[in-house]
Amino acid sequence: MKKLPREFYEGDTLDMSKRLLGKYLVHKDNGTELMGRIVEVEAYKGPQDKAAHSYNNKRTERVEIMYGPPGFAYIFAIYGMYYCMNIVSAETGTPNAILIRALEPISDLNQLSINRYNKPYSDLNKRAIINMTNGPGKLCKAMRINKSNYGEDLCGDKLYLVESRDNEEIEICESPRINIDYAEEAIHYPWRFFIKDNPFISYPNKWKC
DNA sequence: AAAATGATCAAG
DNA sequence: TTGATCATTTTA
Repeated sequence: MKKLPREFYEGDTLDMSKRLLGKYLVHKDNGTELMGRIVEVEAYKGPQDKAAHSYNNKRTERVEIMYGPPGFAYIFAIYGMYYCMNIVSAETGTPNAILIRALEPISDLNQLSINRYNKPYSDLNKRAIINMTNGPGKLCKAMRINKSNYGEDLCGDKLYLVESRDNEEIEICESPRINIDYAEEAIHYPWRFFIKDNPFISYPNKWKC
């Protein structure tokens, strides 16, 4: 499995969002390898995008990493108890990032389950399996991604992406983004992308492809 | 439908 | 310093 190079993260953020689908996110954590397949993302294009934390080139300590080169992790805390993981995109100086909204759990399934629910995978019912990583906060919990991963270089050995399976055909759907009611005209931008019919996306019944 | 929960931000 | 907000999840 080939780790994605820096060039993968460069260029147009919407293009990259679609490129991300089907790739594998890997977290080497405590001697275990945690892995999930990316099935849903959202693009945030700072300067022009009222939904983005970096809208209008807003520059705070939290978003600082978005102003650096692409291919780094932007992690933020939300609602007191959850984390969300984004991948910095575009080029240095352009504060764009892509939120990872859902994963298909791949491995180590038992460790993912323990991280998420504190019980073994074999104890999970069908519903718990579906709910394991089908949201941005859920997947961070299962993958043990938190503030300590802020600013991680995805071209390093700790947190990174690997290539999709060869010859894989996926159909990409798009929709407006989730939970950005404050974003005025940006509410309607179709910048959420997901793999058609994948069972692990969030809100599977809300938008048809 | 609504609570839980605390980091982050902008105002003052 | 403080009060409001929030790219969510859970439970009911």
